[in-house]
Amino acid sequence: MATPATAVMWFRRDLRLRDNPALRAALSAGPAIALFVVDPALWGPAGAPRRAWLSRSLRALDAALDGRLVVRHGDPAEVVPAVAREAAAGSVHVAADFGVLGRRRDAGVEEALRGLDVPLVRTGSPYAVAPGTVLTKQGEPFRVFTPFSRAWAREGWPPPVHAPRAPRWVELPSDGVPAEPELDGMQLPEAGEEAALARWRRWRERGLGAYADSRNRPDLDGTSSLSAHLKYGEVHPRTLLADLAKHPGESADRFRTELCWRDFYADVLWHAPHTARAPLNQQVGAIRYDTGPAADAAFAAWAQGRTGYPIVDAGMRQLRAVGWVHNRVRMIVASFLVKDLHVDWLRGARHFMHWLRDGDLASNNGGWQWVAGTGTDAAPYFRVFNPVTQGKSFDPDGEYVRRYVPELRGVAGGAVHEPWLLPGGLPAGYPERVVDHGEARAEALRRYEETRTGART
DNA sequence: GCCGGATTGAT
DNA sequence: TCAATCCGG
Repeated sequence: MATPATAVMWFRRDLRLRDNPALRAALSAGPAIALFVVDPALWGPAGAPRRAWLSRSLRALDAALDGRLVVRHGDPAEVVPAVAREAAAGSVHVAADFGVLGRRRDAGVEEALRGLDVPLVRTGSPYAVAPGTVLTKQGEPFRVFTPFSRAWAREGWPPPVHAPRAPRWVELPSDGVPAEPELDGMQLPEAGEEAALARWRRWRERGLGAYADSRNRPDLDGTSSLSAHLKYGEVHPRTLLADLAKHPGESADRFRTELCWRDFYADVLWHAPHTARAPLNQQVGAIRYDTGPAADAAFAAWAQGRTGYPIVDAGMRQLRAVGWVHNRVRMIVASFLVKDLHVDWLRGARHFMHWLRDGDLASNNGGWQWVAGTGTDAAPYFRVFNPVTQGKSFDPDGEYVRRYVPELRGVAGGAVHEPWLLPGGLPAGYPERVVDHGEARAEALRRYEETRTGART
């Protein structure tokens, strides 16, 4: 009888050893090679924050594997079959990728492996419920979140899986984990599975109970901050959902809903991959956006956090300082770019993808299109966020603004949200408002009205 | 074809 | 209150 074939576990966005069905499948098939392929097509476009996170997460995974992670550089369609041949593997195991590029890449790898008579085995996905699974009674994809979330909860998800007790690993030469890029002062939290689980444990004990109330407060540690850990699969949402079931209550329901949003936007992108660059709602997407030097200057002011609106500037500076922004503030700054500065949402979405450590195409585009009114909301065009009232409501004492906007640190309390009203005038170095919100809002509503009537005024 | 309902808003 | 569409059962 022949010796059992080895199996390749090809890690991608699932950089963990616990609750990993694909890993379990690989280790059940035979002694396994832990492989990660640094694909120039993904590494190239990623900004420094995500490259740094990936590099650190790979280092953590390699340590958890006692240095047996095999890192190779190149096109997966060439590298994966080469490793399979090198290891005389009988199968290659992955978690299914439902992304726009990932599914095309996997089809290519599958085809190349077919020449070696080696199957690409997909087990599980990065989601509680895989994209394409939840459908309406007519068999169509959902276009509205709430009915999706009900069907999603009915569909349900399996419990976490345990890895085999005594995993057997095969070692191969490795190119080594790619070097971290220069972060230029950006501070990232610790990456990797242990850090993800530690953060979850800590926040579950101290933060989850107040989540229903504090989740909208960027000045507090009110959210889980797990987005980057989820993006790289350092923890699976199924693990979190299983824990949430032990903490019944309104806060757990809210947090479960946020995990559902992640699945929903992945589902939307799966059914409509063109919305990676194009509006889901083409009629609203045809709105007039500003272009040219004035729009470029407005965009630059926004990107640098120098719009003169404190909550907007704090958000944009938080992005550059830590590669992450509280979701309430993401909505505020996105609304400001699209509806106050009249700049195309796609420009803002790309800026976010460059700087976010958790940059995920489906969630990012879903959020931006929602704000722009081109997404999955039904009647959104008249909804324009007021940066002052939003700031006063969700950063009532101004602590969030002062944390990220040093020029305003001398201003006490909520007055920081309207520095133009200060008796002593604008604090030194803080910019004048680039637009008048009232006028900009009226202009946005005029343009949205045009998209409804087809009129040009 | 009818009807309940819609994440996070603003004046 | 506004002003409003269109999803999904």
